[in-house]
Amino acid sequence: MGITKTDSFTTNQNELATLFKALAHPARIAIIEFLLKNEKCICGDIVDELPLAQATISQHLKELKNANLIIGTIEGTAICYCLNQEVFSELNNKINLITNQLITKNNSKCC
Amino acid sequence: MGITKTDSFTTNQNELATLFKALAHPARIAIIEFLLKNEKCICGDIVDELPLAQATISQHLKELKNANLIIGTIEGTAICYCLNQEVFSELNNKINLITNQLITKNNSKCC
DNA sequence: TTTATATATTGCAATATTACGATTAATATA
DNA sequence: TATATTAATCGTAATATTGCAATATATAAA
Repeated sequence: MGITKTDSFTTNQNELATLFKALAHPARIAIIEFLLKNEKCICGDIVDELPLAQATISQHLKELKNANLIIGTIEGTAICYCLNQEVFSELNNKINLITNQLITKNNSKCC
Repeated sequence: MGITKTDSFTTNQNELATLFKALAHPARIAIIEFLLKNEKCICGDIVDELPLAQATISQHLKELKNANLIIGTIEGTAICYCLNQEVFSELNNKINLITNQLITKNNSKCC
């Protein structure tokens, strides 16, 4: 049906999937890399950097904001975006946990 | 247009986004967690575990396989799936890199 | 060989995503 | 106040994803 059966899964599973979904587009990865490299993080700079229309960039920024991966601060007529270290750290921890479990259990793997 | 402008981004950006996309569904997170917990990793067990039709599970497994996140081994009439430690480790490293960069640069953040 | 079991594939309907032009909203400046 | 600048929102077209019933495929067992 093209709709996800959210009710069938745990909150944790849904939240993790939502985070991954926000990261699941090369433009959004590019935005994150841009924000990593640049101290100044004005929205217009991202529009200049990427070959996408302003409306499209704005939409991608909105998704990153919804996932709480970035934070926007109004600076006069411009908006300054930056990465939310806390959420990236949490995501990092979760993936670390999975990977470490995987490495530890490696001996009992069946294929 | 609903199609991603893949050509506009680097190989690394596209590959990372593809990995995240494969992880961007609660059912696929649930499958990964199931494979983490269970030594036996028969496809049928996953179908019993999750409230989705067999065809749907099969589709999700296919996406995880395409992303190389899981490996399937034929065992008679059944198929034994397990997580691909190598790819999880690579993903873990990439996210570690981003997070560490973020923590280090924290002093120069603009918002 | 027939039958049962396990998984993949196909076809389709419902919904979501991506992209952009046009417009709107809000602030700064002349 | 009028105008320019910056970013968000709206509307729409094209494409992708999710989910399932039905069917196909492949192997094991009788």
